[in-house]
Amino acid sequence: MSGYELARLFEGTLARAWPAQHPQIYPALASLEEHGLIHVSEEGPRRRKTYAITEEGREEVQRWLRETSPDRRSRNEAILRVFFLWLLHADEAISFFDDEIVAHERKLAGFEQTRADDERRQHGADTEAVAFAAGLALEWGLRYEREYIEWAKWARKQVARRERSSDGKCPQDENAVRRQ
Amino acid sequence: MSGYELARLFEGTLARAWPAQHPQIYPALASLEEHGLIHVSEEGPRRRKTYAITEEGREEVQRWLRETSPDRRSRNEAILRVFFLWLLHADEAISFFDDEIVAHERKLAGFEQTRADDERRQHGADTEAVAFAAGLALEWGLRYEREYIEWAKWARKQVARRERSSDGKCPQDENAVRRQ
DNA sequence: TAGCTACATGTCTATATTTACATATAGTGG
DNA sequence: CCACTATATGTAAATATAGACATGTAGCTA
Repeated sequence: MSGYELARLFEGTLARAWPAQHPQIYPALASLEEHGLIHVSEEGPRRRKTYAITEEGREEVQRWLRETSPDRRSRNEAILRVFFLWLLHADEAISFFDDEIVAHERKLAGFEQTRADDERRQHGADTEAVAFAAGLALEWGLRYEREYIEWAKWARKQVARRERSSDGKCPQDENAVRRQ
Repeated sequence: MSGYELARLFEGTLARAWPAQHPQIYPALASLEEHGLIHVSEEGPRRRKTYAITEEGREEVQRWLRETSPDRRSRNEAILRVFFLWLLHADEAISFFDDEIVAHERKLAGFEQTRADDERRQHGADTEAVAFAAGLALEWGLRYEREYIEWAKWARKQVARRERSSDGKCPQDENAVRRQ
């Protein structure tokens, strides 16, 4: 693939796993080529360079998979925000969750579209294994988005219920009292 | 809180949302203090400095919550690896998922412990809102881990089924054929 | 053929983050 | 009272990442 194609792949399929943009991709391709892990397999119009993996590159990927364990840390700014939600009024917290629901329903729809496209596509013996692995990752994306939406709806309800039970006394009011 | 306490908080409760370690935390505290968003509220043994948020700091957090939207990009190295799993033998792919299942079951158990501790704890009116918000985030952690484990078990089964149906012909063999 | 859009590739600067290095002390158990 | 552990705070260097800037072309349509 070319840098441009990779950038689009990262924007689409790989977005949930590893977001990377073109200012990272082009230097990375140069460095990989320098180390002999990829090579320019084709040059096209508009200075387009298509890269292909080398045998060493393929071995390096396998070494990475076999000899290192995944970094399981994860970052989720939306969840970080939830820790501070008590600094807002209940109605603001509710609209935070509404925004999350909308955004993730959109992502989910995108993944569902991808899956529908994938199912229609025919694979030869050579790409079938690749498509199979990508399908496993896609399934994770679908489940993640569905679960996130369920959670956000649940959380929204919790906030609304809490607001009703405290009878108009919103988190920030309590906070204002506490500060004195 | 002190830098040390914050580091432990990030290791525990905040780990799923925002992993940060002490070399980031100490300079960040210095910078926040410089900008008047926090101040040293107490000095203790071993050069311990306890910081507290200032009114400006609190306002800045609210501004962040109100005026910016969350960065919803996410990174998951394990899922990235799944895209390349077709480069391994089926039994290696299966043990990848086994490792994932074990690791995430451990994380899930940790979150469940946290929730059990939280439920036992009594909250005054001043910390109740904080605990409520943290509880929403914790619920996300629990759901995430449960869903991840379900997915990993499903994916493991898919790989095992595929291996049986291809009758010993593992992904790498196909690949070896393709390369010629 | 002019203008537009999508294609295509890069650099630069600032910031964020990780890993390794470096230091020191309070409290605890033997 | 000695050794150990957990507490506690930092810095330095390398790498990764984001956002802004910069450039140029192929192909299509009006």
